[in-house]
Amino acid sequence: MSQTVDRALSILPLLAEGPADLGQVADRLGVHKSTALRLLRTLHEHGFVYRQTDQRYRLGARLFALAQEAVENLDVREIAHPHLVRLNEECGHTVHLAVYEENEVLYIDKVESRYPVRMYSRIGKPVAITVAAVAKLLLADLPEDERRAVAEKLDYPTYTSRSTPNAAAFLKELAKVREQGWATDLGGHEESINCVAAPIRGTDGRVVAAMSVSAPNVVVTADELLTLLPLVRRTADAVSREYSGRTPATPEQDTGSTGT
Amino acid sequence: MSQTVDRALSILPLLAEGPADLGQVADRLGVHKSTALRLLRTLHEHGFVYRQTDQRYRLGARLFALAQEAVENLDVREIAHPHLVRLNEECGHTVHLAVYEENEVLYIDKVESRYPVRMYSRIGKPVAITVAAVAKLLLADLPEDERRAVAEKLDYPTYTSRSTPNAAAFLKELAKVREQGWATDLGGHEESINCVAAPIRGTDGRVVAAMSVSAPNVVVTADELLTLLPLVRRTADAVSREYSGRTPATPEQDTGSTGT
DNA sequence: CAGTTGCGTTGCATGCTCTGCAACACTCAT
DNA sequence: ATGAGTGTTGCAGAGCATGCAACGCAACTG
Repeated sequence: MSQTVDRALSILPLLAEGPADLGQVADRLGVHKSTALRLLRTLHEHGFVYRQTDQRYRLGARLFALAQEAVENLDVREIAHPHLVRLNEECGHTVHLAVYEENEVLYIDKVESRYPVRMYSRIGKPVAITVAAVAKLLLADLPEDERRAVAEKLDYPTYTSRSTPNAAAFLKELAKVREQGWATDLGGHEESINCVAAPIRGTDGRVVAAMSVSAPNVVVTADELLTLLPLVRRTADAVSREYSGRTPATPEQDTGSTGT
Repeated sequence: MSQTVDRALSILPLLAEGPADLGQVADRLGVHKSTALRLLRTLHEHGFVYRQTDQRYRLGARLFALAQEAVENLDVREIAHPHLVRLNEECGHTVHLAVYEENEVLYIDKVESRYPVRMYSRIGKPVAITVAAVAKLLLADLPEDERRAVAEKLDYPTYTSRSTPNAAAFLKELAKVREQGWATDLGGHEESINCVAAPIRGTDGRVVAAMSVSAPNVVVTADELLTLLPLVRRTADAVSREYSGRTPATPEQDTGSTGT
């Protein structure tokens, strides 16, 4: 819609592949060197690109700062975080929080047993959308037509023999997940890793996020992990209540409606 | 330099503070709504902003993905090299930079000693992992289970009488290194060569590389070499800061912990 | 229910601002 | 020294962004 901005923004993914000099940037953009220079300068002033000592351009620190701020400003994340920590303390395994956005599912928080807090580096990484338990929950809640559109547009990489093979199988799985209100990934992404997940819902009942517990086979079997399901669901429900109620300082004590 | 791009980029920090609707964005930019709309659309096409269900704009997923890629492409060596050179100029000894990768520790950079007697090492060559100071730092930062797995899998060649004899001794040493934040190798690899090392850490605090100063006994005693420790640590910290994204032009902030 | 207010959206004419060119400055290697 | 390869600057022309005003739409409100 805006040519200049369009070109400027196209520089960033280009630099994400690795440092590049002025000529390379100009070539890949299909513009004159001087044009590329102006764009890079503007990006530089805003800290989005950084000029290293050999004069080549790199992505700048501002990007990290922004990504970090953005992640910290997510309401769900803020509300959910203490719950994730508590869940981690109770079961000891890795706990993830993820949201859906524009055909992607992203981890926005993570608690590992050995790294108590902030592993920002991994947060923000797109999830293996066709197999991850959290992805199933988030996609299963999309409107029917959109869900099908997305499912048909996806690639279905064969991570393992248990990976979702195609759109049909995926849609069937999503229907099941939608029905039962929770999801699993049993070795679909990495052979030895299992995962159970539960949805976090907003006031209108729509799934705004999903949380999961992951553990390798060598620690607990899939069956043992499944015994954690009630705990995961209770935690997710607690987050849902707090998120819907908007009562950050007033923990609600009411109903233990663990649902079906 | 480029007005349009300048305005578009100004939107991002603005959205980092929290979601905003079209009117707010236009106001804060000082432009007409329609102008803000075009800019936001362009940002949206590139995935830098996301439109939530209430039509307000948020920072988008692409930012996270970019930040993620940028982190992975950060070239430690490129950033560290000038620091290594300076360190070498100040102390005169051989300076190494090493990273851990797939059960191996590799030298990825080296600045030769100015003294005639040099130790043998080669960039890209695996380090004597059970004794080298840099290896201790890199392994000490691994997750506990992985650390133990690696330690148990290793061979413990007796290079000298002071070489690490077995996995138990190695793990004990790693614990100590992890605790104190630096490491030494006093004649563990070659009888007459000593070595002090300090870690380089990324934004998340994990050790991404380690650097060391090595010198033979005939030039300086082990005790003399140890007096260089503060200098090595300061240098490593400087690299960590720059690697983490702080601009190198930033006015110096006193670490205060400088002995001599 | 009609009127009203507030929002996002669209087409269009104006002219600002971005563009490509060409010449210059600079470093490095021959 | 001379050349090739960079990054940089000034300039004129026009492409493209801009603001305006009108429209569609939803949510309030009397």
